Amino acid sequence: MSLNMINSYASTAFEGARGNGLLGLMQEMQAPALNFDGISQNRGFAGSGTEGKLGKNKGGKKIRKPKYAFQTRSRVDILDDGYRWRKYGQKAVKNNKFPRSYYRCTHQGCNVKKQVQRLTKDEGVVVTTYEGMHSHQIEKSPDNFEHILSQMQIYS
DNA sequence: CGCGTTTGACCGGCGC
DNA sequence: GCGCCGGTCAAACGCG
Repeated sequence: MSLNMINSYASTAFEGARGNGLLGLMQEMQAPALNFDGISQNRGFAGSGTEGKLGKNKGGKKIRKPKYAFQTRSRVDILDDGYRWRKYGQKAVKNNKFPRSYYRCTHQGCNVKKQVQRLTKDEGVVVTTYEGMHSHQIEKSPDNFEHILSQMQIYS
């Protein structure tokens, strides 16, 4: 996938998002829970994955798995955030005519996962869910990154 | 020639 | 105990 594929605009409905660079936005993303209006068809956002099981852990230790979601408005679901992703699966979702794509960061030792889903209700809405944190640097040049940011128009 | 996508099969969990 | 469901693996193919 080429990085230039990003089309002209993408609007992010993310509260607290400012023109501070997407990096800062990523940091803001660490809020535990995000609120959506239309997305809750799954059994909640506590999913499976990297560390710990969902729900309760024996011993009374509750480990919640960080899972951060973005709702973006874009014509294309390929939203390049600066990392290299390798697709490892694609599954159809119930109540949704569009399939969901599963991606994984290809960097060594980086187990960050990401999944992209499009809403049936609004074709233009794309939900991107990140899981885990990157321990390495972005492969892309930040300049290009900012350019991408400029393409994203924040509205709230 | 290397890497990423594709697609069906497989697996584990949960519900009935 | 069985079947469904969501998620992941893995082989093959295509592209740069």
